[in-house]
Amino acid sequence: MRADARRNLDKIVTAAAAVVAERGIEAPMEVIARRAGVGVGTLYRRFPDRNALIAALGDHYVHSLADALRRSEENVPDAWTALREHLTWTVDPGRGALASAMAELPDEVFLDRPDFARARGHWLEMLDALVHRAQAEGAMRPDVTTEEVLALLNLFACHPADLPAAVAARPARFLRLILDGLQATAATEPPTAPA
Amino acid sequence: MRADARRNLDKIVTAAAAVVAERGIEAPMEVIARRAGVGVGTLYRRFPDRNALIAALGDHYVHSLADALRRSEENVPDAWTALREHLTWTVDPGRGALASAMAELPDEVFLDRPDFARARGHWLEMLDALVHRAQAEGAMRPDVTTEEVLALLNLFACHPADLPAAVAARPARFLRLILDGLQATAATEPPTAPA
DNA sequence: CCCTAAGCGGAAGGCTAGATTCCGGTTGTC
DNA sequence: GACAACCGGAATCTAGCCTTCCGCTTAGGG
Repeated sequence: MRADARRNLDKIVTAAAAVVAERGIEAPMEVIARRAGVGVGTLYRRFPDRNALIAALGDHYVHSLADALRRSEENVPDAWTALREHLTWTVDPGRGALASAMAELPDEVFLDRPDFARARGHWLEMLDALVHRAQAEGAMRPDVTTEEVLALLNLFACHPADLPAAVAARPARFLRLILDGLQATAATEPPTAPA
Repeated sequence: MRADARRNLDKIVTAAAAVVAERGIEAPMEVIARRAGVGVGTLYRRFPDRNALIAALGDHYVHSLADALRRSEENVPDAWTALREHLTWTVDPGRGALASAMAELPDEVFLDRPDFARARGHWLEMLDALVHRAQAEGAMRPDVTTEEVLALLNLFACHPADLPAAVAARPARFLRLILDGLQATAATEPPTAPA
């Protein structure tokens, strides 16, 4: 592969991640190309269709998800805090709707990409384990399932353009509000200080 | 207005409310017409453009919102419970994305419809008062603004199709999870019983 | 330095989905 | 019974994207 071609490939992936984070998984191919400073033709030469591009992105993203989760678990002793830290990472602007993109992924994307599916499954398992641990440690209300936590997370993840402006502006703040409600008791840690 | 015309008008408004609740404010006109058992032509004769239809719906909805809020305040002594009851009403399936529709409303819709704007403002004021009262009563964390409560509510209100399936299936459950986090202390009322 | 194949950009063509118009055929109402 | 008000929905028009294609450019081996 020629040097300039590789350069462009990188630019495309970077741009695609950004655009998908901002506009969701259905962002027009042309917007991505333009953002990468490249013609649509170049984009299509590299990725025969949208799914190929999304899969490339997803592969990337899912791995960093798993890494981030592992990192949180290592740095933070208690499960609840680790969970909160990880979810906050997830919601970071710039990562934006990527999590959503992963959630929305049509099945076709996974066909012929077992590695991707596996990596995603791995992350889900780790998350599930963390939730259970947090509950076992008594830091998290026990009547909430991992699936529900994910659903709550995905609330942030509908098409970015449709998010309430306030939430889009300060996702971490709102995530925090929501997570506070998942604690076993607010007494353990009183709500963030009164204004 | 001929009797059959009036009948159709009613059918259209009813159908539109249902469809908008399900598919959001941008639901195709034809879907609405079909649901009303009417041709598109009839729809357009009655409402020259989408905004006219939405405004009619909004007018309706905003008044029932205000009524519902007033009712909650009357039936329930403490502000926090009243607030929770009202928000739950809002999120009821069948009302679905109507609240969202109201949130997304482009400004044009309000032009030449000062009554509508006023009614909407009135509801917002009542809600704000209720929030302040709940906080004064010590039942709600004081660092949360009414605007934030609305944003949280609107999280349910992005295009219904984009909602995480789990949330769409049990909106009240998720609203409850979120609202629990807004309480002053979980100690006041422990989280819903362990599974 | 030159030649050639790899690369490139973006105009052109095609498609889908939905908005809107229009008019021949119906149906209340007086 | 006559006529104006109403209907339904086919036909038309748009807008927004996807995807292909091809003439021009450029990296990089010889």
